[in-house]
Amino acid sequence: MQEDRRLAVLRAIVEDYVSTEEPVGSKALVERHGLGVSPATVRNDMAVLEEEGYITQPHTSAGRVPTDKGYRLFVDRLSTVKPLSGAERRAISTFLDGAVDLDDVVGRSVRLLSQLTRQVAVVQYPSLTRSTVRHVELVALAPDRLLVVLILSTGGVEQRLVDLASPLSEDDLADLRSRMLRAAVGERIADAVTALRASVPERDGAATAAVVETLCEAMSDHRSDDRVAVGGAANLARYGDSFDTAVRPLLEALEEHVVLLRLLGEAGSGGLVTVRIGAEGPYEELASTSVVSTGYGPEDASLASLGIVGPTRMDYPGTMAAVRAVARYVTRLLDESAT
Amino acid sequence: MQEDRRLAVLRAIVEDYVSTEEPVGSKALVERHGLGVSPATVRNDMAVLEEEGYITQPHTSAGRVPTDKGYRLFVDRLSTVKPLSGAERRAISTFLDGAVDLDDVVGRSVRLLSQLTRQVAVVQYPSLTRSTVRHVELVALAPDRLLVVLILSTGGVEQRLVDLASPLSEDDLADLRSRMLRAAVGERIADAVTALRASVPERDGAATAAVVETLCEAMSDHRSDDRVAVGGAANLARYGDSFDTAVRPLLEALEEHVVLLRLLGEAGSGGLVTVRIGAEGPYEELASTSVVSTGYGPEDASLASLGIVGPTRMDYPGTMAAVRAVARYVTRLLDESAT
DNA sequence: ATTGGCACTCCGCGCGGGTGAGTGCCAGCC
DNA sequence: GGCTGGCACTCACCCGCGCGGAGTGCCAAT
Repeated sequence: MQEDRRLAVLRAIVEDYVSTEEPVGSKALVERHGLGVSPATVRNDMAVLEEEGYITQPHTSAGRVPTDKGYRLFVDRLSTVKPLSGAERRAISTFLDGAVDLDDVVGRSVRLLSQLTRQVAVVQYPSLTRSTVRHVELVALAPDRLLVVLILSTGGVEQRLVDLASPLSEDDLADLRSRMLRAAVGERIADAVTALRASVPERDGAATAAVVETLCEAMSDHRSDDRVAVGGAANLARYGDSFDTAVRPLLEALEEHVVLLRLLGEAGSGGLVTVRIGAEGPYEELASTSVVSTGYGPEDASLASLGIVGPTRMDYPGTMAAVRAVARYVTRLLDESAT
Repeated sequence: MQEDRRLAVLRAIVEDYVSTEEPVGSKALVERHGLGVSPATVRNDMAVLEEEGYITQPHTSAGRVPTDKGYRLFVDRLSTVKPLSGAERRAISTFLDGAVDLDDVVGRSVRLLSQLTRQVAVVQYPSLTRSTVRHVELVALAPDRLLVVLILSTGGVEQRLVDLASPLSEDDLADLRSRMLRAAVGERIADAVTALRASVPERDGAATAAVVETLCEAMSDHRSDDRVAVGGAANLARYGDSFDTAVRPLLEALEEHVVLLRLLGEAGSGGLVTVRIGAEGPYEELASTSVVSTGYGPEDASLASLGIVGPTRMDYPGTMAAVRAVARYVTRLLDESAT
């Protein structure tokens, strides 16, 4: 079946090109991979593959290079999952197990991911929709000045200053505090917001309303936390060629966290790893970079994304395996710490 | 006086080389700067300057380029302070005034600084030795599990989980809380630590000791907060040449925050801006980069450093002015918010 | 359908001469 | 003594050239 062999040829081209970084020719191809045919046959296949848009030659009569479309086919149908080595698995657990809080988990993940893949890693902080309110505290700094502290089950803390129009007495304060605790503690953020708003009777003064409002605001802020962590920018140095077309725009993108979030995109949940190749992404300037990402976080809702950004010419199977493994491990960590 | 003219020539060489990025020759020098002498005279001066080690020629019979020593002399004796433009001043205030908390101030500063100087900016988070304890809260999550929350005057929050060997009763807890509040609130961190330790009578159980110890730990952690923020890495793209010798090691350094802290070094306080040129710095790999930094923070103690990292070939007067201006403004901001 | 053979096409590289910017030095001048 | 104009010299850079080689496309043979 020539169709099968053509695909084998494409796979071989992708693999060779990724490892050698040079256009691959028919002769080298039959030598390095055990396809039992002659170079001439491979040349015919390559002609067809080129006509179909899977490969190109940078100059007439040079070797072939995969196109975005070629990589796409490779990723979708030709790549076999490359299991991580034992050392890599061990690295993941030892590296991540020492994490003490959410910031630390994210920080370690991003470093780990960039080292495993030797690419630029991006990890979105989990949006904490699932986190619950652990405690609310009101501290009177002055009769008309309150510090509102919100502590969440994930360990996150938000705090706000409230200047009151009219002072609150100690009793009022204690009352308000206990009402708020009753309404919010143990609830998810979204529920807590509605419960809190409902718990403030109309007759109460503007002061308590302001406090509640501030608290709700703090919750929403925390929820829409769309921060990202970036790591491994030094890996960009390996790009070598194509500085202006590839490295510069990527460096710029890495500082725009909004751009990064859009790059990570709506990540596939579960074990699904999303691969966006070259021009498939939302930014023209990043036409020669690919994004490998996935969602992570507790099962019932995919909370955040993590992934890597690299040249279209990358080791997709290995990268995908690393991204998936890290996402799984982090998810497990978060699940455990939530208990 | 030929000595004066020689220095004028050096200054002209530095200025020209910084702006054109090309070795500068005698003819171009007399044309662009109004030194009223002939190229031949300048050549003689250049020969002397070269002999003294202030300039070199990259190849025989090419123009001259300043050496590190040349830049040093330029910075120390030849550069005149270049005042910021009105637009730049305005940019600083509008950019920084919107900041809401410490994180935001640092984040904005680093972006502002990188845009003003078009270099990579580094801002160290203030170590909060001067900050005082605003509140301490103990939350019983379970009879034998406590959440300890520490809130500081700067708005920083630290929290720790404590697993108790033996459960604490509600009364014990309330007692402990009030004792701790009395001992710590309003104190500086260093004082609070000693006061807290003193406030725990020997007779108390291991449980309370553990709580106090955790709290003290949290304070120390917060104090030795040696985080840094980095921004403007995209400006590295302008390096163009010398990728491997300059950009790669710098990219690597930018991820090692410890390295960055050492680079910023013990910054001159007050209006003093420290300039470290090329090999003067502590890292060999960064021999072709300079660091312009200064301390910032409330007057009585220079709390943290900020600065920029860039090629030795940079606009020192402009950069130094920008660094100083930002440091001043940030200091003022912090002073105000501390009241 | 596959294969060996063959002519062809460019890329990359090393070579050589011409060009020009810049220097060093020297003799003359103030 | 210091400054200046003149002059020969030196390289880096650029351009064109020829060559070798890897790789291709096509064709005839199996």
